[in-house]
Amino acid sequence: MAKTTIKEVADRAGVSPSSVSRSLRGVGGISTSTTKRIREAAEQLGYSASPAAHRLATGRTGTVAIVMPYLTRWFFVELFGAVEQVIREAGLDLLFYHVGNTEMRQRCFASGLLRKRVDGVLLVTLSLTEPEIAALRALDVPVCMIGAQVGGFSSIRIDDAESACAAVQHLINLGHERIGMISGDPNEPQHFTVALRRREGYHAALKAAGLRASRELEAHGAFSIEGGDEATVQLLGRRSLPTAIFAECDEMAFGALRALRRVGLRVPADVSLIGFDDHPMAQYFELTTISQDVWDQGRQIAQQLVGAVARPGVAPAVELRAPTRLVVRGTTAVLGTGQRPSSPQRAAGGHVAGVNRRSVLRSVGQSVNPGYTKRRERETHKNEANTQEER
Amino acid sequence: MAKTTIKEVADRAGVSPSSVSRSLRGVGGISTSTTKRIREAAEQLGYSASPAAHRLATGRTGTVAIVMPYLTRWFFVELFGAVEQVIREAGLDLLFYHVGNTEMRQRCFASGLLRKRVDGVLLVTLSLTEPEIAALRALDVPVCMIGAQVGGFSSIRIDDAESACAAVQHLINLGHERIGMISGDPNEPQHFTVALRRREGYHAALKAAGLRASRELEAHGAFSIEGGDEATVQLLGRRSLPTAIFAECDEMAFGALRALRRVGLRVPADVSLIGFDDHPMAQYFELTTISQDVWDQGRQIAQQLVGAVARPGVAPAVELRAPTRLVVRGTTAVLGTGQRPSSPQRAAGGHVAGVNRRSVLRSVGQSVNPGYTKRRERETHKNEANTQEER
DNA sequence: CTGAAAGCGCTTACAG
DNA sequence: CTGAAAGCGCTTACAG
Repeated sequence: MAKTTIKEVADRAGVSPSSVSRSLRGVGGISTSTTKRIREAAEQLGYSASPAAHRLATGRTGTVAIVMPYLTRWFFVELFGAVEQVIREAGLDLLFYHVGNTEMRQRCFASGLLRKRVDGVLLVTLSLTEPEIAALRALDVPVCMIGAQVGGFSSIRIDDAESACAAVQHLINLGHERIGMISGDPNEPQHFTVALRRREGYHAALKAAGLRASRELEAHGAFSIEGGDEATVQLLGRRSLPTAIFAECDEMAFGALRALRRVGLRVPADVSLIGFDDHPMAQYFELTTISQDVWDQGRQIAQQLVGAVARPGVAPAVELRAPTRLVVRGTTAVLGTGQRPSSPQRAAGGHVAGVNRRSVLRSVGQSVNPGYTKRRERETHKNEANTQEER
Repeated sequence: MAKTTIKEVADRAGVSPSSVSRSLRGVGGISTSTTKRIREAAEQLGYSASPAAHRLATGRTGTVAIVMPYLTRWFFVELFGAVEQVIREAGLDLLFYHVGNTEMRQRCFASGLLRKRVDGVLLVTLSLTEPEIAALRALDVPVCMIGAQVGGFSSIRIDDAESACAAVQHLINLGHERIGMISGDPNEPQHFTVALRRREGYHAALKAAGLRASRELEAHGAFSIEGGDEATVQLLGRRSLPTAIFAECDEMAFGALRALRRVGLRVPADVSLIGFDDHPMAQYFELTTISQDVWDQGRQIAQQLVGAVARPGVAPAVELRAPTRLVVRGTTAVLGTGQRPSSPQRAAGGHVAGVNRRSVLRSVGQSVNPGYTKRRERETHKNEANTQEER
C-alpha cells in the first residue's frame, strides 16, 4: 500500500498510465467520468506519487534550501519559522543547511552540495565571497538573501547603519555625550556586514552630534549574553566611563544589564542602555531597543522565492527594505536626572522624529557628570567584593 | 557544467556509464587506472550525480524527516541543532516538518506526506494517536522518538515524573509545605505527556512527604514566559498562598520571577522557585532547576536513526533514558530564613541525595508563615497599583 | 479525450 | 575488470 505505482492505479481504473498522470495533476484534457474513476482507484490504493520519479521526469525538485550561519540565535529561529511556513504552504520541501564554520561553507557552496538538489536557495545574513557567488550563480536557480545584497539576487534587509544611528541619536537626544558601544566581534566573518554597518551608524550619529568617538568607548561582545556581560566589564574598567551604552544586539544588552546590576549601577538612573532587534526578552527587561519584524522579513523573502521558483527567469530581482522602529522602554533616561523621556519617539526608516534635545540638555549633563562619575567609581569598587548581592 | 550527466563523464573517460557509476561510488571491481581516469573526467566536468535519478534507481532517498510541534522554543531549537549536525555528517538530508496544529499533523501523517520521501523519521515530543502510529508504521522506515515512547520505535527521553518529583522534593527538603505548581495547559494536546508526567511527579513528591495537594496551589502557564507570569498572578490571588513554586519549565519560571518581583515579593526570601530544563537563561536568573542535556539527547537519537537507516531491520529498537540533575542556584532557600541551602544537592536519575530536612524545619516554617502571609497580602495590594515600579 | 512510446539519469544483475 | 541492457516510476510530446 505504501508503494503503489501509477501503473497499478491505471490497471484498476482501466485506463492508461498517461491518463492517470494527467488527471491526477489536473492538467486537463480528461473527461469527468474517467477522472472520477481514476481518483477513486488512487484513493482506494492509497496512491501517492514518487517524488524521485517526478523529479527525474520534470527536472524540478520541488525543494528549496535555506542556509544560515547560526541556528540557536533568536533572529535565525524566527526567520526559519516564517520561511518554513511559507515554503510549506507553497507545497515545497525545505532543506536546511547550517554553515557554522568555513568547512561547512565550503561543503555547501564549493563542492556543489546543492546542485540538482533544489529549485531555489535562501541565504541568511551571509556575506559571500566571490567564489561563493559564482558557485551560487552556477546553480542556475533563483537565489534570495536576507540581511545582505548581491547583484542579481532578490533580497530583503533593514538599514543597519541608519537604525543604529537612530539608536545612538536617541541617547544623544537624552543628553548623553559619553556613549559606549558593545559591538560584535570584528573577527567573526559570518556576521561581518551587520556588525560593521551598525558600528558605522554609531559613529555617524556621534559625528553628526559633534561628539568624539574613542576606542575607550568600545568593547566586543560576540553577539551573546556572555559576550555583552564581558564587554561591559571591560568598559567599566576603562578610564573614560560611558553614561550610556549602545549594544549592537539585544542579547549583548541583556549581558550588559546583568554586568551593570552586578556592580551596583542602576539602569537607567546611572547608565542608559539601548539594544537592537527587539528580542522577545527585551520587553521582559524593559529594554529600549530598535525593533524589526523578523518574521515578516522571512515571510516576504520566502514569498519572493516561491514566486521565482514557480516562474524562473520571469520576475526581475527585487531589493526590499524592511522598516525599523525605535521602541523606548525603561532602560534609557535623560542624563543625570534618571527620568524617562516624556513621550515615545519613533524612527521610521531609521530617522528619529522629534527635536534634538541635546543642546537643551547639555548643561544639565555637564553639571551632573563629574560627581556622577566619581560616585560610580566608588560604587564599582565597593560592589565588586560581593558581586552576587544584587537582584 | 551544472548538469553534467554520467554519460558525458563516461565519454570523456572512454569507458561505459556503468563503470563510471561503479568507480564513483567506490563499489570495487574497477582497475586503479580507469578509476583514476574517471575521477579526472568527473572532476573536469564538475560532475555531481542527480539525486533524483539515484533515488529512483535505488529506492533510497538519502533523506530523513524531523517533525516537531514547536520551533521557537529553546528545547526544540537545541534538539534540531544536534540532530541536524549528526544527520548532515552522515551525508543525509534533513527535511523539517512543523506540525503546530491539528491540520498540519493531519497533512503530515494521514495524507502520507512523508511517503516515498524519507528513509527515516524522527518525532519530537509528540504523543501520537493510534491512526498516526499506524500511518507511521505503514511508511515502513525506521522511526525514532524523543520525549515519548511507542512500541517498536527507538526512543530517548528523560524521566519527567521522577525529575519533577526531585524538584519538588528539593523544596520539601528546604522546609516548604505549601508548594504551588505552574503547569502546562492540559488542553494543549501536543505537550500532553510531558506536562502530564511532570505533574505526576509533583503530586508523588507531595504525597510521599504527607503533604496535601490542592487545586488552589495549581495554575496553568502554557509553557511560556507570559503564561508563567499570568499563572503566578493567579496563584497570588488564591486563598492559600504558596511559600514555594515549582514551574514545569524554565520559561514559565522566568515569568513567575517577573510576576513575583512586580508585586514586591523577594525570591527566594519570600518565595522559593524551581524550574525545569535548565534553559540557558536559567543561569542568568540564577534559577534553581532540573537540568537535562538536550543536545546530547538529540545527538544520541539521531545516531540511532542514522544506524537504522543504514541497515534497516537489523538493529532492534532501543529505549534510551537520559539523566537529569538538580541544579541548585539562587531561587530556592530554606523556608522562613531566606537562606540558601548550604551544600549543592544532586539528583541522579531523579533521586535527590541528602537528608530530608523537612522534620527539622517544620517548626520554623510554621512559626514564620502566618505573619509572612499577611504581610505578603498587603504588599500585593499595595504594589498592584503601580506595577511598573519595580526593576 | 486517450494511449503507446520515448526519455529523465542513475543502478544493477547479467554476460563476457 | 568491463559493457550492454533492463528497470526505477514518473512526464511529455506525438499520434490517433
